[in-house]
Amino acid sequence: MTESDLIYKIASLYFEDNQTQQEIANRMGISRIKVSRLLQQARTRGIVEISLKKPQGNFADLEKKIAKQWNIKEVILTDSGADDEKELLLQLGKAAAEYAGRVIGGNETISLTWGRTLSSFIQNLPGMDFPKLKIVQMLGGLGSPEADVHSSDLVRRFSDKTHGIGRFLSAPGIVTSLAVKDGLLADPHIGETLELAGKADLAFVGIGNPAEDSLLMSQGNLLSPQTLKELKDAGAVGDICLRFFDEEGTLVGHPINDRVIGLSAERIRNIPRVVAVAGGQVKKRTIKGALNSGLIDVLITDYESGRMLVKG
Amino acid sequence: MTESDLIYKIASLYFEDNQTQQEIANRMGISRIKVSRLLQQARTRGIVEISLKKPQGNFADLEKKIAKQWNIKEVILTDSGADDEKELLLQLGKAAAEYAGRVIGGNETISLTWGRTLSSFIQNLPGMDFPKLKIVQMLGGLGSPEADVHSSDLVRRFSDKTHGIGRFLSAPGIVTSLAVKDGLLADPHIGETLELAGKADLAFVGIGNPAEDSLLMSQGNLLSPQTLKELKDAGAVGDICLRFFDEEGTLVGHPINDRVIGLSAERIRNIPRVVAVAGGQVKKRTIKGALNSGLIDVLITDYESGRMLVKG
DNA sequence: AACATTGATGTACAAATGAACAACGCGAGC
DNA sequence: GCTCGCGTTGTTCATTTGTACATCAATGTT
Repeated sequence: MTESDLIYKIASLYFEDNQTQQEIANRMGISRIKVSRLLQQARTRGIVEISLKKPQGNFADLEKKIAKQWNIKEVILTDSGADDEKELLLQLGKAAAEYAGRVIGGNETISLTWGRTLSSFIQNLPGMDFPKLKIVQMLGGLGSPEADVHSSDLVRRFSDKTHGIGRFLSAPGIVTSLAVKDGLLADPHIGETLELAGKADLAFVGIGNPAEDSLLMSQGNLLSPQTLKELKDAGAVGDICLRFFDEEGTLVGHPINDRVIGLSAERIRNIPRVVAVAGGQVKKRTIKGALNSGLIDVLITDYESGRMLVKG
Repeated sequence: MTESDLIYKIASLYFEDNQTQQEIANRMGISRIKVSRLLQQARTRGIVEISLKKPQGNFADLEKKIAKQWNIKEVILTDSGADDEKELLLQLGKAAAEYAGRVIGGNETISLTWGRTLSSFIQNLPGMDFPKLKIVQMLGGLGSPEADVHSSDLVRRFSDKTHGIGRFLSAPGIVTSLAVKDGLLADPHIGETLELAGKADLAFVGIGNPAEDSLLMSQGNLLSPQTLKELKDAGAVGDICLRFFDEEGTLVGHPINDRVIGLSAERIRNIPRVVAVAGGQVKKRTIKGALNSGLIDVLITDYESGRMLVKG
């Protein structure tokens, strides 16, 4: 009986008969630690092989590859084949909602930004009954308050669905000057809400992109064309919570930073689980920048976008 | 993402990336215990499959089957294809020697019976240096003391090879009457040695069979043809340490039991690891009886004998 | 409607496992 | 012949894992 035979014997008892290493050791008359070491050898020698059967239409491998490459917690890719924007938004929203169902336990504090994707997310959120859940607006209001992409609207709908407590940021997202901003931050309500948002366990954020046709530009000139151009000239490819970054993920220095009422990039990074939901319409470079920025921990996007990320 | 997808993802992180369940739990935002349970599901659902690659010419499966069927610790089968008796003895001896090399640590007490198979075993025993090893004769001498199958000779050779301490039983294996036996057992030397033999950690024993051409009959009429016939009539198919059993493993009641100087069946059973080495010439029923008797913990035999055991 | 039952979940605990460490024997090389 | 390093072994300890138990919600039953 060669050593391989012994290893096989032990591997068989361990993996097929589910005996413990100690039991095998007693049976075979060797020490428990030796069994442990022989089992390790069984793997390195290829005597034992563990294979996984991937479920049909599953992107786990690509997801893992992206997650590894950017060292984030997880990537979730939605089914490709969403032809129109609407379908895509629906898929992303559902995926994000499902994810939320998985990670929300009931005692968390959750921060939200704004946008169409998050709106779809909340639309698809299953009903819950978590009275202790806190939902916090991490970015001031943008555009008309009636719009259902408005940050405060999202917070309200989220807390309605979950029966949680909503905390609103009664301030515009972009103000006209640093002085105004400082004034608003001095307001206890606003200051405390932002404080709370920064201490969230979880945040759902969209990824914006600085383009003429973006939501940011359409909703009543939140951003002047001039500012947009400056940002783009500075390399900005996207934003999270109105914190703009370039393709390398470096934050873009621009005076607008002083006019945004919302969580700072640093405090966003401190949130243990920042989930970015974005895809399709957002350019490849936008997502890449977001990944590079280190702002996000989980990325939910569509398969096509995922493919592009690792391709080039 | 279905539940299967999540399970696959987790299984992939666990088995391919060797992450701990806790790490996966943190990453995926679920509890550790849930990861554990999903991994169990991965097995039952067949998402993870563990397969063993059996080394060439390996009887592990049959060995395990026999070991299970008779609930003993281990079975070791030697290569078949031993045409002549000599070759078979050599193979059995080597296998037993290899086994001894595996289980002997150096501080054990080892008991021995006698026979050609054990002689071959000791012949093939690798040299060791275990000064604390104790080798004890568990059965009185049978046949001429010069013969190399004589129990005391085996003990001497074993202790020579291992540099251990030999304990000899200075008495014949079979005496003429119970009175003589009692007299001998009263001898402190003999009594203590048997005592020690019974406390052994390990015993190597042959399996005898009651036949006219057996060693037992050839060595100067140890057993009278009359006694042999009586034993066979009582159903005896074999013996270990001159304790005869029938095919069902039940010990045969016969006056000879009172004339044997050797460890009792009960005390043999108490030895945690009794290794029986026998094959080929011994009949199928003999080995079966030995297995049924509960006297042995490990069986070393040839492949053919092994096959016969499970066949019918 | 009250109640039992099932299934899912987390907690606390015990068992099982792996890793670091030290002791030892062995052989190569000086 | 001696020493140095390599590999092997067992011990101890911390980590990892599975199990038993309690809780709770959801569902069906009387």
